[in-house]
Parts: sequence; structure tokens; C-alpha cells
Amino acid sequence: MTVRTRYAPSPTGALHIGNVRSGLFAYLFARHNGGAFILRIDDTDRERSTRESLDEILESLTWLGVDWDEGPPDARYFQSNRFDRYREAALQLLREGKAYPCYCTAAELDAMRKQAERERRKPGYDGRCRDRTPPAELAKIDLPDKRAGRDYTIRFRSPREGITVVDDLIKGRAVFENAELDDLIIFRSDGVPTYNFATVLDDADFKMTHIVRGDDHLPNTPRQMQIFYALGFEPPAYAHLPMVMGPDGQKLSKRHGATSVFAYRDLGYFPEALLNYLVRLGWSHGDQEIFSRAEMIEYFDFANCGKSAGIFNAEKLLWLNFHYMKSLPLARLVRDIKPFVARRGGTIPGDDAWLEKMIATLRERAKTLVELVDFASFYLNDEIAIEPKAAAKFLKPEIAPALAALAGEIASIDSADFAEASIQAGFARVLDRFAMKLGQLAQPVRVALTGGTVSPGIYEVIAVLGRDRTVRRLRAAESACTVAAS
RNA sequence: GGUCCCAUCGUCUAGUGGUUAGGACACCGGCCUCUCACGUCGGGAACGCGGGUUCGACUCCCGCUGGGAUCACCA
Repeated sequence: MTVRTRYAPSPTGALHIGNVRSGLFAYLFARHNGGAFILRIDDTDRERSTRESLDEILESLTWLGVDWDEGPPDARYFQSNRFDRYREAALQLLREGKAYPCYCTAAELDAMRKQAERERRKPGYDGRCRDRTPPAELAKIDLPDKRAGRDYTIRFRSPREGITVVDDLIKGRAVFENAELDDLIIFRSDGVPTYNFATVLDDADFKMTHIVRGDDHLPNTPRQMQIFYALGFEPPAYAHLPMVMGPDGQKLSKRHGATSVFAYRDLGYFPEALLNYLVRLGWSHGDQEIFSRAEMIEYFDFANCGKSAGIFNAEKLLWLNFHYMKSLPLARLVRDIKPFVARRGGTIPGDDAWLEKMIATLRERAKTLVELVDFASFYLNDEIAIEPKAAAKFLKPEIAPALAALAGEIASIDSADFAEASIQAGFARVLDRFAMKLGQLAQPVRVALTGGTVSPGIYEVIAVLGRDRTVRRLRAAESACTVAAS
């Protein structure tokens, strides 16, 4: 039997990284087994579902490179297009006496819950409408339709005796008393099926073999299995992944700051880094930390998934991003950095080959693309601002002659020969003439060229900056020294 | 509160009855050095508690404690 897994996000908000990790694991399991990965859109809640969220989900997965074999844009993979099927199945259950209409109003239900809570009983539905409709009438019951005056809900008649066993691929065996499962609503009074019902029917119709999802769904599982049975299907295998928590130990949510895939993309993270981070949160392969997509697929299995929740560690993600910053091909970085430069309204004073050289000097100093562009501003902009503190410390009158001399040396280098070696030779002559150590000259030059005291190696900076801009900045710094003196 | 899940350094984890309990992030220190980084070398840091089982438990069982999830006409 070929493995078929699915990822079924609902388009009611951004694609959350805790959530997308479940999708990733489902994806890896399918790919590892040469099976199919299906993307399904759970949009039964038409009030909250938006086109923007759908686009964000699709774009996020594409950016991450998590590709699906079946799913959008194929209309069949949207729950909102399957209402006829849900109605048919619900009617079937009604006819067979496996479901029944419930006439309790939302307000009544709410009151019942509060009452149960006061009396410290379990807050579930007590089943008061379970036998209200005689079996003979059940087959004649129609689905809810408010406009036709049928504003009741349809509940699933859950078995009250026995047990339901979930043999989870990750958590092991969990046994539930059926008496604990109340009769859940499968059709709302507005004629819309609920999640637990639609999901089961989809998983059955699309022949899912393995349900991979967060363990917050574990309590739902016995109910869903019972619906599978009632519908005449065999439940799939389950793999419940532990949750991803925020630093405070609570389920990761928006209030923990950046949590969406888009947020990390816009912060200058690489999809490789995000994927690598996510795959190691709850899964391991010995001591290995760095995984290519091919390796993830090759090694992934549930046996090496942990059972306990993990706390999202932004610093480790940052380190991974840094790792990819240092090791991705320069051509790729050139491509990736452009939108970030554009976003700052900057222009690029060179071609891709020049950009590569620039990035090469910066990549081991920047952990994200945003940082990279920040550091690159002295390369990218014609005008630089000199930090006052740096100027006060390094651009003193005494250094002016040496700066002038260096400007002359640099200016005299033939453009065909303009590289680190010739630049270093120019430095050596100035150092010799003024009897200075490199350290005494490098810092003032650094301030003159970059505006600050921190930068890549000074020869590299000059090589990338180019002769003319270097000379111009050197001369400007020289006069700044003189002005400060007078 | 009921039900279910979970428990190794601060964090992510390796470990599957006998190990000086390993790695990674973060942190601290040395080296390298034109600054900052990178790199490199080294350091501190963990088996929640109590009972069993066993010649021997981080590993198996039970209890406790702690943490989490879930109990919607949301998904």
C-alpha cells in the first residue's frame, strides 16, 4: 500500500511555524516512503477563511520547497467544494440511526456547560436529545436549513460502552473509554459540517494512510475513529507529533512574536535554515545537526521522533541561518539579497560579479539577509556618515598625512591591477614611510571608508569599494582631520 | 475539575540494563588578528522525587510531583 499523507491547514490566518512543522513531517514521511503528499484546504468556516490566508499558505509552502502531489489549485481539495458529499454522508448516518437532530440552542448548551462546571461534572454534552426523535422518524429527518426553519444541529451518536484504542506511531498506545466521548455536532444549524466530520470524510475519501498532526489532536482521535467506523471505513494510522512551545512553555502562538513563515522570510532567513531548524525540533538522527532536504527525506522516520514538547529556540534558528549564510553558493545569495536592497530603496553600484565579491566579504559577519544589507550600506551608498565617536578617536590631525599618502598610493594603482595584493603593497609603502604599524593606519582608514570601526579586512573593503570611491573617501577623511585641527 | 500526553545540561537532543552520560545552540576563557567576525582549542552545565524488578538502573514497572494538551454550532 502506498503511503498517503496530508497537510490540511485552514486559511484563517498566517501559516504558523509550529503548524507547518506538522506539515513538514507529513511531507517527509510521504517522500521517505515514496508516497504521496496531499495538500487540503480546510475552509468549511467560510466566515473566517480568507483569500489572503490561502495565498499566504500556498506561497509559504512554495518558498519552503514543500511541494504537494495533489491539492490546490485543484478545486476538489477545498472542503468548501465538498458540501454535497458531507450532506450525503450525514444523511446516511441519519438514516442508519447513527446520528440524530439536537434541538438545544447555543444558549442552552452554554448554560448546561456552566451548570456542569458548577457541580463539578464533566462539561460535555449530556445527550438529552439522543433519544428524543423516535428511530422510525430519524430516517425522515432532513439536514438543517435555517431558512426552511430547520435550525437544529445534527449530532453523532457516539458509542457509550467499550473502549477506543489509538495505537499511535509516536506516542504508543492510548486507551479511551467510550463513555468519556460525548455526542459531537457534525452539522451546524446553518447547514455547514464541522471540522471533525469533514476531516474524517476527506481523510477517508482521499484514502489517507497516515494522519500526521500535532498532539493537540490526540483527544479528538477516538471520536474521529468512531466516525470512521460509523461511515463504514477503517481508520488510518496516526502519528501525533509533540507540540512546539514558546519560551514560556505554552503552546506557540502569535503573542510569542514572529511565528509565521512569512515573518522569517521577511526577516532575512533562508528556507533551508527554517526547514533544518524545524526538522530537528522533535526529531533527530544521531548527532547530526545539518540536513539537506535529501538527507531529511532519506533519514526521516517516526521511530526517531521525540514524544515531548519542544521549546522554540530562536537563537538556534539564527545559528542555522548563519550556517547557510556561510555555505550557500554566492550566486544564490546575490539573488536573495536583491529584494532586501530594494526594500531599503537602495541601488546596487555594480553587476552580479561585484555583488558576489561584496557578499563574500560580509557573509561571515551577518546572520540574516537583513543584517547583510545593513552591513553593506557603506558599499552600496555613495555617501557615508562617519560615526562621531569613531572620527574623534581615529581621524586626528596626525593621521592626515598618512591618509593623503595612502590616497596617492591607491590612486596610482592601475585599474587592471586593482586587487588586494597591490593594495597591500601600497599600504606597506605608506607604513614604511611613516614608520607605522598596520594597526595604526588600518583603523583610521576603516573609519574613513566605512564610517565606523567595524568592517571586513581593510584590503578586501578597498578591493570591493574600488579605486575611485576609496580615494574620494580617503581625501574627504583627510580634510576632516585638518578641519578638526583648526 | 474530567480525560489524554509528556519528563536527560538554560534550550534542542544522543542514549534503548553495565558509558568518565555524547553532540549542538547559548554562555565563559585561550589562540589567530588591521577592527569585528570566521576559525580553532578548552571550560562550566543534565538523568524531577520515592518505591520496586535486577548482580547492576538514565534506561523496565508502580506511585508522586511537575509541565502540557483538550473538553465550541473553531479548525
